Amino acid sequence: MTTKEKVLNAAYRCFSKKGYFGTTTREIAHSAGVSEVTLFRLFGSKKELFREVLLNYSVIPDIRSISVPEGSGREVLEEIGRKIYSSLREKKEFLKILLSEVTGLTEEMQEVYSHFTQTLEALLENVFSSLLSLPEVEIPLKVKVFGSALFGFFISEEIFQGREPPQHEVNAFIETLSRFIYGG
Amino acid sequence: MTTKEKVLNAAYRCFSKKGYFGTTTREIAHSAGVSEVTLFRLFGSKKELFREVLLNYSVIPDIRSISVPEGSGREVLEEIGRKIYSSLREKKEFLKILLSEVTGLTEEMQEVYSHFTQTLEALLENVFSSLLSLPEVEIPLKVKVFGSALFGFFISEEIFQGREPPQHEVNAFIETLSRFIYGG
DNA sequence: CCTGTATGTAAGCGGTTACTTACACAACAT
DNA sequence: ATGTTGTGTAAGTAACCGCTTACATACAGG
Repeated sequence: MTTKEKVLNAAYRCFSKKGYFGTTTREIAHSAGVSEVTLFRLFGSKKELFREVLLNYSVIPDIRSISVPEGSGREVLEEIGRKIYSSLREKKEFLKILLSEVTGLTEEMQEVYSHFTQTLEALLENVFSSLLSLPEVEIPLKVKVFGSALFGFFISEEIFQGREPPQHEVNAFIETLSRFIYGG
Repeated sequence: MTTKEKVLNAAYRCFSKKGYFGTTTREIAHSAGVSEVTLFRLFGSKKELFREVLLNYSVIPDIRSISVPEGSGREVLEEIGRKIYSSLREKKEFLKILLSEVTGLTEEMQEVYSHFTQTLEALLENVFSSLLSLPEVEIPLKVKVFGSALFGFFISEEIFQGREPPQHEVNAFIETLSRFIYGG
């Protein structure tokens, strides 16, 4: 691991534990095992380091790379749901950082939020339109219900309550949700 | 409005715009039109002021005071959904503060999060059990799906994307969600 | 008129923060 | 051997933060 990667990783952990203003550059440097001077030589400023952390650990590529499995039926929907949820969990620290910056609302952050929402909805639209033979006018609503429920469940359980529900509990939620939306 | 209320209100606005660490006591005092000394005389410390803001502007009492209307059927579910959503919107700044503090996770905040989740789920459990004659084992899952979808939709639209969807859009979402869960 | 209560102004204190400068050292490539 | 590159240490800067002290002022009640 290069020095730059060490610092990025330490910053990722610190920002997710204390937020941007709550984290000091001393802290990051010490946590990375490098000197503070090195940090500034590599990244120029705290803000720039923060930007690079967001780029490096974003959940967006993970969601974008989710492939829609062949087949039709509720199982496909459930599988996508599980994949999305496990992506969110894998990048939980990134999402914590995102949530911790909802105050402030710089255009830069606003763009990250929109990008995230759009990526998630694009994936789901893809799934639903390849899956259902229904009046298409319903698809956007199904997308919103499915995406919102998944996202809301994740935030409520994993972030607000700080627990990681066992797999069968997550699966039960996703199965129920899929059944409601897909029917059957 | 008493001086204390002026300070509380200013602090509420500042914290929701910049988060706890991003807000300075000078800023709050100036925004309230009082001197910084007065702020410290009234609240003792920044942390104590923050606590009082959370108590004073919490959305929890709003949710707790939502009454379950008489009648049965999907309309009741929709009505509850609309009431919850409008409570969330009315206390959007409070929820922003909550989200901005997910990093850190002091026991104090943890308790607020749990309390919020529990209050919401208690209300919904009340609604579902008075509404449906279904196998009760399904109720907790319905509660989670309904609550998560509502909450996720709110965060995604109002907080992440910073928009206030027009009433008919919110209603359409809630109507669809209720139909999926209640059937019919 | 006096006294208590609430607020303001001015000044500052000790600590912290992001960031910089100057210099030394080690590894490595030419 | 020499120069380049990457890192460390030491020291410090200017600004800012939460919070305090000391003192003045305004006003209401008895």
